[in-house]
Amino acid sequence: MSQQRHGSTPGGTGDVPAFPDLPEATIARLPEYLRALHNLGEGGADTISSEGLAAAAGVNSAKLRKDLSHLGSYGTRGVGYDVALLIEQIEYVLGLDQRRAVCLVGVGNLGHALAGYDGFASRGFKIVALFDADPAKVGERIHGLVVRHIDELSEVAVEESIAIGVIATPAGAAQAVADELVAAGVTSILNFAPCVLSVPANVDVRKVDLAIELQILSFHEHRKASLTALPGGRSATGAGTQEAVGS
Amino acid sequence: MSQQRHGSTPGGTGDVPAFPDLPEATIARLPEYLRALHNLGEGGADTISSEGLAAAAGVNSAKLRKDLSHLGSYGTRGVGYDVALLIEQIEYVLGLDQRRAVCLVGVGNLGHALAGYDGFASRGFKIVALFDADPAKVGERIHGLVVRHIDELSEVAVEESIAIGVIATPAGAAQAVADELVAAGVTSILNFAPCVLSVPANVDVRKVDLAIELQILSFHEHRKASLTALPGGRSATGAGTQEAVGS
DNA sequence: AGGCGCTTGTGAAGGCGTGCACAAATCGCG
DNA sequence: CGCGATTTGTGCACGCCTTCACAAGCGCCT
Repeated sequence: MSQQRHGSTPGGTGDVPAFPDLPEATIARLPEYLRALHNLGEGGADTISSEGLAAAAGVNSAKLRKDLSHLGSYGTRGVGYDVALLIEQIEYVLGLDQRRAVCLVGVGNLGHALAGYDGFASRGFKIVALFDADPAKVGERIHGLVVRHIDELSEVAVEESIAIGVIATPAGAAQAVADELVAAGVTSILNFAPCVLSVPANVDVRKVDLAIELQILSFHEHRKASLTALPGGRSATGAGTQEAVGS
Repeated sequence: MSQQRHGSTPGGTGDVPAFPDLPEATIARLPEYLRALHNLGEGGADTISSEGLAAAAGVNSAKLRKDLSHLGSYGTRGVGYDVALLIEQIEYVLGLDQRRAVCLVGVGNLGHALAGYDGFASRGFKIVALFDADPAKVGERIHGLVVRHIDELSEVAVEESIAIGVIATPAGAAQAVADELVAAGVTSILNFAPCVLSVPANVDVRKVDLAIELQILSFHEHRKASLTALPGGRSATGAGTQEAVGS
């Protein structure tokens, strides 16, 4: 209902959208919908129902419909959603229609892998620069990119219009790196270092702590162990229904 | 208030606790508190106020107090929390007092890095086995572990009492690997592959998709760009207050 | 043309999580 | 011994998110 602004967005002549400020929870799920849609599209599907897409994305169908309704009315009742159109819309909302330059700081164990991670490039993100503080690593060539010293960060960031930075340094160096990224004009940071970062209010930080995920799983293991200690005693391997407990 | 079961847990003689089912949001924050506490403890702090610990963990102090109150009353009014006692309590609740064996499937780009990630070992998780389907990788030695073929998974999992598995394979192989992990008795899975997994109800799955995090940041970049297009026009680098926008 | 089945979009209700504000409790000091 | 400063633990209200249930809309078949 209400006013629709249908196919005026991606192919538009550059008008600014003014988002209907999506709920944060919805934003976090859009990439998952997008991935599912790409899979379905490659499978030859032309349209997809909310039920089908929800199953492919691992969520409730009602939740999916409400999420998509926040973007506007891009479905057809009785039919479903046009896969290509929906892909286009979500990519537009997420800002994926424009290539986004990313830099990565910290070419250690994890950073090395991130530099070559296929998932970034396939989703439209291009790592354009690698930095490290260790002189021994500067000059090293990783997946086609030469590691530069971190002192060059500011210069390169401006030159390449880098807005997103990834921190893969030890925790002790992360805050200093974040400060340098901010000073270089970066406004979004993905932090893999296990520490809290202080940044200005206009900078977004998302944190990924691999160890935390394992600790959460550990809790559930502990809980399950304390429960199975009471009733059966045996571990119920290969139980029955299928259910994923996501984030 | 209510009944307290104070220092009866970690040093106890093996009684099963029966958790007061913590809110999921609280569980997800406990590892962060734990990390902050370890930092404070190494800094020589004996006790810490909720205000101080909240700052170190990057959360609101009221939220922290409510979270900790769910574990029981381990603080002293007018003083704060005993750092060592709180560490012990949180580690107990998370089940970190017992070493947890972890296996990792998929020794590609990302898996290679995860195998050597320091953060796992330092938090009490020990990767005891690496698997891959590629015969060319079987036999390779990575950080002191030899890569084994995935067909050996079931045998090794039982032998080493592995309850947690990490999937770092391409998306296409992830579901098959998950099935094999479940069949081998694994009841917690950390999935790095960009796909939805179907598992029995008694198995917990947590998903980490690195590309999704970047896409969420991309949305905020897009939003910020469309906002700054209206008022000032210049990017307000180096604004003022410090604020982190976490997960 | 009309009706029927299917699917979207949404109003409303319920649950969960957050943050405020304050009472209860503890320590230190005079 | 009592008082004030300090800090925890929590009742309460608010807002966000999820879920149900259903009306509105669309296409197809007769």
